[in-house]
Amino acid sequence: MESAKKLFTTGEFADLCGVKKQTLFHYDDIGLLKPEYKNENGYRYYSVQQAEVFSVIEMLKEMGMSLAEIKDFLHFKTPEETIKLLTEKEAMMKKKIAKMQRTQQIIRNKKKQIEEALRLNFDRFTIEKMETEYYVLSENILDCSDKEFTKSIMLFIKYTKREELDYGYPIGVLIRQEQVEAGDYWNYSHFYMRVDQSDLAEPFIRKAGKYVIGYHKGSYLTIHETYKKMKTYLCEEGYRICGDSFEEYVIDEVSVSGEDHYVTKIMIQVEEK
Amino acid sequence: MESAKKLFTTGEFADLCGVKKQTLFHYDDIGLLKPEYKNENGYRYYSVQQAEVFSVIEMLKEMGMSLAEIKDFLHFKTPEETIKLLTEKEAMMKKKIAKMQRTQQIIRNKKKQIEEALRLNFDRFTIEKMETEYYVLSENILDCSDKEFTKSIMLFIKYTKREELDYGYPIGVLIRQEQVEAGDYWNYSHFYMRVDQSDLAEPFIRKAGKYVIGYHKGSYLTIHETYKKMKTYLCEEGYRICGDSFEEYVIDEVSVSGEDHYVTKIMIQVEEK
DNA sequence: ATAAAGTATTAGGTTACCGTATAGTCAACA
DNA sequence: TGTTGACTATACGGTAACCTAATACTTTAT
Repeated sequence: MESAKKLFTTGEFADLCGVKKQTLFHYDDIGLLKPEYKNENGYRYYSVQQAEVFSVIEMLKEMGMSLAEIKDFLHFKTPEETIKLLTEKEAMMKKKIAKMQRTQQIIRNKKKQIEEALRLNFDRFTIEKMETEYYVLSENILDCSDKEFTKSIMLFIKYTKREELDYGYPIGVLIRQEQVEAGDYWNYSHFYMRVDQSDLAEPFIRKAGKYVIGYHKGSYLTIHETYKKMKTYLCEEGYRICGDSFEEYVIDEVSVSGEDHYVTKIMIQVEEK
Repeated sequence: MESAKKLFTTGEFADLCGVKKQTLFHYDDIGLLKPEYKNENGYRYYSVQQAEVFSVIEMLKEMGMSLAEIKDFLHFKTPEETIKLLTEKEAMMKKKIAKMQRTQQIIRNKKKQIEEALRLNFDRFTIEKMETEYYVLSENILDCSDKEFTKSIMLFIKYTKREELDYGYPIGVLIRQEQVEAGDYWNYSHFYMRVDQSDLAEPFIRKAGKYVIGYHKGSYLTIHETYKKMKTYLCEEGYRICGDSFEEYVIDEVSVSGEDHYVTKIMIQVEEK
């Protein structure tokens, strides 16, 4: 094997490890990685074996251990302890990778959403055939007070976080057909979030069928105007509403600044008269 | 959609986002996420939309962006810019996942190595049939000076890092049959590292065949003793050396402290006399 | 012998927060 | 209406894991 007597200066060793000298000074200071040998003038000299140790330190650091924890481990190490720690970290790694893959999925979905929004003609309504989609719903919030509303959305968001149901789809609101017909557009019945079918035992199902799709630009306070136009459009085209309304922000604070640029997508199931 | 007029206090919002209030104070201070509204007494109030923004901030943070960079991005954001950034981050994410999977592989290999070492009987030599293995070699270091030796191992380690060939297998040294026979055990001809066959166009191949396998415990300075015993063993068993010697630390500074506990594995191809 | 290149130490700065102390505010119940 | 208890804000200090810069010394190469 490599000779222990062939040593590296701090600069060489730093280069070898791909870090700055300061990092090595720091590790020396805190006693994490002391040079094999220090001459009478305080010059540090490192061995090749220490490069191996350094790479282990880097690995453990990457896995979220603090330098103090790593130091503790390296101090009390035995082969058995090492295996135990590695087993632990291997499992952690698996979780982390899964989390990153989820984040990747979230990015993809968010991107798709914005790309779709960019391609839109906001001024036109369309009738489209839509496939079945699966949602998770919040508790009922019909006729609730501001306070209950705030609490409900909080619970719902925390629930989707806890259950890891958030894949980057927007939070939507469901407005019952009754409220839509009565023009009571701000009286939501539930919050919802789209999920994959497999994610839930009993998801809420938005039925496949024909939907009228429209986009509202600006504050939710003026959304009644869009609903009004939508109703006129349906009348002209010979359709009638036959289900609840689904509203989602497709462009919100995340990609633009200011309510005036928000875009809300409205989807309502319809049938021919 | 959710009403902008239903606001959260700092505490509620912090709870919703799963962070401490201090974090929100900090984000307010640096202008990263200012509350939608501040009352005359300085009380902060956040909107639901800001929860979405917060989760984007968290995501970008997770992907290694500093708060300053995130602030810049959020300030100049347009849907097009957002897509550009997300595309960038998606690619980065892919790389990161690949890196973590490699780290996972390194952990598995290191674990396997230590586990194997724990099951060993260091005092016995064995003759074993070994499969072909693939190695990457350093430049020739036969008869080189200490300085050249240090430089070579440095280059070799940096090379394996750069080319991402390090999968947690130890660095080994190759000693030519000639040197082994002459008892010149510290005159190595190359460093090597095991790789997967697929990793290299032209890997060095360690031939399949019968190998004598022995373990040396302690400093490399006393390794000649083990070689001597090994030669005696081969004589008794009716074998003779017919290839170079491969040495690897199977237990080193990473899992024990002090040279005395190091274990070196020695493998030499042999044939029956 | 001297200059260039490298090294150590010290002191202060950085980021993204966390903890604690002090003082002010809100909301709800009596 | 007053008071209590839970909440809020600000300020100041501290933390980890470094980085930068300044200064002074050492090594090495010529």
